[in-house]
Amino acid sequence: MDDAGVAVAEQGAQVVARVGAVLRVLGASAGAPVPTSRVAELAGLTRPTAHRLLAALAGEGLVDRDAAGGWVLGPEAYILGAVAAERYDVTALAADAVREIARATGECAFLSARRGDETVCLLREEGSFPLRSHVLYEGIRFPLGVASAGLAILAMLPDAEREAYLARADLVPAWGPAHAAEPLRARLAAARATGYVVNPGLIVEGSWGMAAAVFDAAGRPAWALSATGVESRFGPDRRGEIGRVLLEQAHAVTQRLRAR
Amino acid sequence: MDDAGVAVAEQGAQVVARVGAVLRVLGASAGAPVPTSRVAELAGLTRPTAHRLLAALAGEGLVDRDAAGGWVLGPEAYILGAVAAERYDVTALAADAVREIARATGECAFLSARRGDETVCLLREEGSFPLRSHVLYEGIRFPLGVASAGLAILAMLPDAEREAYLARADLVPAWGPAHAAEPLRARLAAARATGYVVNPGLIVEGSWGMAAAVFDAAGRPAWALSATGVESRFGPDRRGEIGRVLLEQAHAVTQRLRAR
DNA sequence: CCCGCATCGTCCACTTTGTGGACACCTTAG
DNA sequence: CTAAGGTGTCCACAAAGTGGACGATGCGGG
Repeated sequence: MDDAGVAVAEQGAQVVARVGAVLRVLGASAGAPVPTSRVAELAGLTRPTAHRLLAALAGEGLVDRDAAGGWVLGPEAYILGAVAAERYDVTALAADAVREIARATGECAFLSARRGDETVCLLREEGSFPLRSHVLYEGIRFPLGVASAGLAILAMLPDAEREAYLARADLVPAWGPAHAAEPLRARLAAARATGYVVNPGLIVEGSWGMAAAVFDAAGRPAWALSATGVESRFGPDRRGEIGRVLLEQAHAVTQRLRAR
Repeated sequence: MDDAGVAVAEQGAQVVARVGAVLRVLGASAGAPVPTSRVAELAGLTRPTAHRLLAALAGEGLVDRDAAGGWVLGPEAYILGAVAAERYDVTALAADAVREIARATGECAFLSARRGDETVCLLREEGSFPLRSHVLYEGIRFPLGVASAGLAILAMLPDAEREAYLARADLVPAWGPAHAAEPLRARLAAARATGYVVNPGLIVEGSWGMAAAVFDAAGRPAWALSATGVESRFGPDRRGEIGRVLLEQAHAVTQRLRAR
């Protein structure tokens, strides 16, 4: 998976696409410093190019280096984000829903947002149960259809949009045969039937997840609430209970968004 | 003031500098949509170039357009900022200080951060007094030395750094003769004597401001708390009282930062 | 209703700018 | 002391960005 990009760019500005890829790499590291060569690798660039872009971005304050020379997002990124938050922040409206899911289920709970063909994890709340999955953390990205949040959102998209995505995305090379179009379609259909989705350890063996979609004011699935934990905590009995909690909280957040 | 940039770039990546300028323009608009031609003007670019960059940035999700075609910062900017916030966010530590200043003085209170040769307003809290200054709002930028926050930070910089800035900055064309090096030095010296700075309506006639610097763990002035209002509320008597409140709160925030 | 006037989006020849293979350097590991 | 893996920099090459010019669009006034 050399270019984890959202596949856009087209004509006009190749550099901008590369800058976007670099920034996304740093964003997905959850604030941990990333060495130059790894940025290059993850962004699909040669090392000199990555280095030049990073140095230029550092001049703008969009990235910064820690003492060891690793790259992190910079103060300017924070400032821009603070302004953009007025328009896009949902964590304030969803924070207590995530907390309630963690409390009621004992598992780790998350809020993720759709971003193009990916989902991004925005909030994480630890559950009380001592065995916890650390597959998800703030900033990490998955393609739609991978991880329970992306499954929940994909399931609730209009049929045409969902099929268009399934046609252009090929998840098998990076995520294995369980993410081929057919088994995916089956999982999505099941999700539409119950309202919530179950990811039975498809990313990491034994790490299960469940999610329910949150809808924007236009009725489109734009976020998802999810819970993850070890397989033994997701037996048929508890699945119903966790699903109920997820749906309830997802509905509450959707209502709050509509009221805003 | 065609290029409000922080003056960096140098060799290596001209496009990155331009991207930075474009993003800064949108950040400084406080979330209000900016038309293409105005972005071009403020970023010092030709309109086709600005348009191409904006379109490419939109492809990355870093900018977005509202219904009327104006440009705003996009969802990706918010997401990156949320990750960067873990490292750079101070608003959580300073929010109650800003609130306390607004409460105790009745004026509008602000937190600003230093960003290179500029300050950026991060927090605004309305005061109770009905005549309020709207010169400052979240996202707006001023060069160091302009507006009370930038004066407070500049005053507390090490002598060599302050003089180097005064030597390279020329504030007179954009901000008038009151911002020439000499009167500025006098204001800064007065600020060092009292600990807080007074801006007697130098940006907008009749809009006064006062500020005190907040220091980072290394003892460098990196933020400022300020209050603004109409001239009549800044008589000699009240100046002492407002200055006291500002210093007290600035000290409290500095302590909290050190403890972090 | 029609005609300026102001914005906007797009095209394409020109050339500035970014590119990346190659090299030198530094630190750490064996 | 040498090998290995990381980093920063150079520069010939050409690909990519640039912006003047044009046509489309939308608004307001005559």
